[in-house]
Amino acid sequence: MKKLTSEFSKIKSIYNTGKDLKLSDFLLLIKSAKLKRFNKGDLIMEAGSHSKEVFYFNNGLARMYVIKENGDEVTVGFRRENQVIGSYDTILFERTNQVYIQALEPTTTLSIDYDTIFEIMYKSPVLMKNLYLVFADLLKTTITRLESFVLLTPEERYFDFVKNNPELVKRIHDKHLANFLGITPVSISRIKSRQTA
Amino acid sequence: MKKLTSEFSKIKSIYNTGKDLKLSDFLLLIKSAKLKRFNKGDLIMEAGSHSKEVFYFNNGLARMYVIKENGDEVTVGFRRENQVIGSYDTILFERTNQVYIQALEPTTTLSIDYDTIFEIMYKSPVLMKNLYLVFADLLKTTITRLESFVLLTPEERYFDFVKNNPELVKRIHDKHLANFLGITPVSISRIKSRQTA
DNA sequence: AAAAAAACTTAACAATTGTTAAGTGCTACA
DNA sequence: TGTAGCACTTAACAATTGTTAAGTTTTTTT
Repeated sequence: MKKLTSEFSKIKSIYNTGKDLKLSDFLLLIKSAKLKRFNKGDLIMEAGSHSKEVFYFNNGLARMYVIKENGDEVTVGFRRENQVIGSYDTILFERTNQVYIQALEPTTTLSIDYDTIFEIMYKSPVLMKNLYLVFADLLKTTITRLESFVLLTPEERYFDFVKNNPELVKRIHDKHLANFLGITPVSISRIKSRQTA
Repeated sequence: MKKLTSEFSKIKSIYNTGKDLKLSDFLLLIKSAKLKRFNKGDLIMEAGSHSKEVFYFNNGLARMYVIKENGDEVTVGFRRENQVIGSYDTILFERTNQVYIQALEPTTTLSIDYDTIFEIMYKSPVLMKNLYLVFADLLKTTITRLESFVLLTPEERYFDFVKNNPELVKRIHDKHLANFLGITPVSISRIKSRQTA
């Protein structure tokens, strides 16, 4: 029972549901929740899928990437411990998922199908409000990132990222950071050497 | 009464509320709705404001822009007839608005305070779902725009925009389009001349 | 511990963009 | 109608980035 309670509070914290989640609904969530472990390099999710699985990161780190028509991999985001990830394509756009999620460190996740979450949230305005807040927050992040592309040069974008994510920078490869910032690894190297000079 | 009914259906279409909006709530919305007219060049909203006014464009066209520290204006978006706009800063980020909205054509809007909208939506899960869908849609748009920055070169971004917004391109200045795409007006000129050559 | 693989740096060149400035053309207002 | 202002184009130059490739360092695997 102690374990259940701890899981309950974890679920609550994931979805910011406060005390508006009924125990019966919680049990429904828990019943469908899956604990998964991934090694470094493992794919957590692949393109082509229609899964609406939502992952909560207990620990670890992963990158999201897409593969362009020319075969290039482009990293489009990072997720680390205590963060949540799902496929925008399947959940929001209702189309085939195009994003790969790859563990960059040993990672454990707790996952629940989005439809299950939505079904439960949908019963209560308070829970719907919380789901809405999750999206509002995601929107914030996306707008902020977009602004960095519109307003900053590649070099400024790099320093901005390093300044705002000092701990994350240490855990990821320049290669992945580079195309997350829309530039090449070679260019990152040059930016760094220009700085020290 | 005919006028009220038409306003009612308009409000419904704005917020995709379907038939879940009660007449009493509708009256509350209508009571606070304001019709405004703007001439070309007029500011619809200014930086520094804390207003959570949400504008529906009956007709016309406007651009959103911010002013950078160095004084440069940067166009960050366009809105035209049948579209909705509000301040991300005040509504989402809960901070002072930094975005100017300027009419580029004679424009009429219908506006309602966001808190009023939320108050009414919040009563019903169905309405909350619809509000959530508005955000989901906004998120889609933002993600798509972000992808164009991450995956495309400035030149590709320009042609992509022209292809997807052929009618809008005719109504806006290259100058505004340029910094919306994160490039300079001079560069747009060159891209165009390269194409014809 | 050695070999292989991957990440990072550096260099050279081509291409694009930014910047500044001059010139052309259009629009709007007096 | 003509003048002023604004938008757009073109040109020249500097700076940055992309690309390719070679060399170095680090990490991983055998």
